[in-house]
Amino acid sequence: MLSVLAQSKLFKGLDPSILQAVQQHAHRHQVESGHQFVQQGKPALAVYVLIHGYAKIVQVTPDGHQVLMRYIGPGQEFGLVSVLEGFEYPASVQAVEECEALFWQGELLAQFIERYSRIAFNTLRIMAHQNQETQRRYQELLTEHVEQRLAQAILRLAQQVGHSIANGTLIDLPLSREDLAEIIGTDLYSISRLMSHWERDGLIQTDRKSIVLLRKEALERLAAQS
Amino acid sequence: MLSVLAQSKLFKGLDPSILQAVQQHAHRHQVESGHQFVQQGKPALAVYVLIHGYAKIVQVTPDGHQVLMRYIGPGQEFGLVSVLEGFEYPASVQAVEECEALFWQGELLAQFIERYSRIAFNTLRIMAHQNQETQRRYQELLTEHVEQRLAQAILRLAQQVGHSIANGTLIDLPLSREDLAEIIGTDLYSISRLMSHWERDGLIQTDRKSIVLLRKEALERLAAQS
DNA sequence: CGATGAATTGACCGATGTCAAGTGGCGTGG
DNA sequence: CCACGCCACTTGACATCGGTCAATTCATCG
Repeated sequence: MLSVLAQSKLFKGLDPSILQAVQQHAHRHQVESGHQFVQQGKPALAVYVLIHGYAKIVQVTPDGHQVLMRYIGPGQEFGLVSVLEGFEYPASVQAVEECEALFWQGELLAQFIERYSRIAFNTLRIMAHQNQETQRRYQELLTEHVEQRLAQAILRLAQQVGHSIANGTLIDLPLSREDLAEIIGTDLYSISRLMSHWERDGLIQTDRKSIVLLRKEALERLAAQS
Repeated sequence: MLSVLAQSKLFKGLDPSILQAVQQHAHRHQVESGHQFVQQGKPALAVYVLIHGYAKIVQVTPDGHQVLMRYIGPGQEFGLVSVLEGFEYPASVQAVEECEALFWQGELLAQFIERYSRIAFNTLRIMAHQNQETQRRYQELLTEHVEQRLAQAILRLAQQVGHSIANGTLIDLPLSREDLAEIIGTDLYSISRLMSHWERDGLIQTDRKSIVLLRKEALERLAAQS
């Protein structure tokens, strides 16, 4: 568990003794599949680092649309805004399987930041990356069509949470057509059409619990062409 | 000029003596209308605070589309990522009128952050806000139509850079139809249609150099209805 | 083996991007 | 001071992507 922290973006690069100290202040939170760690709109009190399992970060818009921001796995953090006073969680975080996380009060992280500048810069780096990622997706939405966006999304998932297997890359998350629709901002019908098309052409292979990416280059070509 | 810094999001809340020290390390950069402070893709070396004038933050996508992220005015900062090593500027910053800015090497800001935690938290707060803003616009793009998005964009501009005048709010930036199109992600034709419609109905009033918002509530109603 | 929820597929339609032609105003240069 | 040309804007016609609805099939779990 210490080793997960040592690898995490938030706490990596710390002296072992400091890492120890950090870990000693952690609390543990276990959540079963489908349940939430934190809820959008509630005051942001704590920052979390996932130790085990996968979770998804979901926003719902004022008019009721769901937006699936991203999936996170072991070593990844959420709730960073809790270091700042007066913020609310911008999204809910929901376990897609049995999950375990460590968490710290936001104030405590603030103290860490004051004391250990390495943590301050780690935090900044994480936020900067998130910013870039959101902007990239914003641009995609502006300029690319549903087909390209879906291809990109699958490639991104493969890279983030995929495992290499014999004939390709396995993404073993229970991704419904609706989930994919919420990721790229469309409806499940469009997803369905594209997926069965790609499956016929042997680019991918799907069942209810997973996706296998068979011909990566072909998808990349699709994602690229504007 | 010190007072502009004292008001800026990046350096506000500092002891006067520290603010002094910060200012002593600043360099000055003057840029004429239409020219750039920094260029997208170049290594991010310095952070800037605008002292005078207005500038726009623009990204161009891999396939050549322009995206106008936002306008900034006196007291606002850009190039924050330069505190982190190995980043590039994610966007270009272009003056829309004669502009003057102070700037600091990224490494120097990093030292400030280590030494004065107030600056660290200011930086974090700025990044968190930017994130939220980008996500809000992402959602808008997903769920709202061109008409609502344009209404929102104009309201936002009015709030950020508008001046109250007799019959409404004046936005005195040289905003072409194309600029507006790049803000909300559409083409100049759609903008043109909507704008002339609204002008006929007396909601707004435009010429080449400015926009006057006459009936704010009416625009708000348009922006809200989904 | 039935029931329930997910996925598929087809038909339809509307918002919006694209193209083309025309208008108007402003500045420049004669 | 006038005329020309350029550029931003307007307006209409058209094409198309993709969102919506309805009907059907599929698979999974009890």
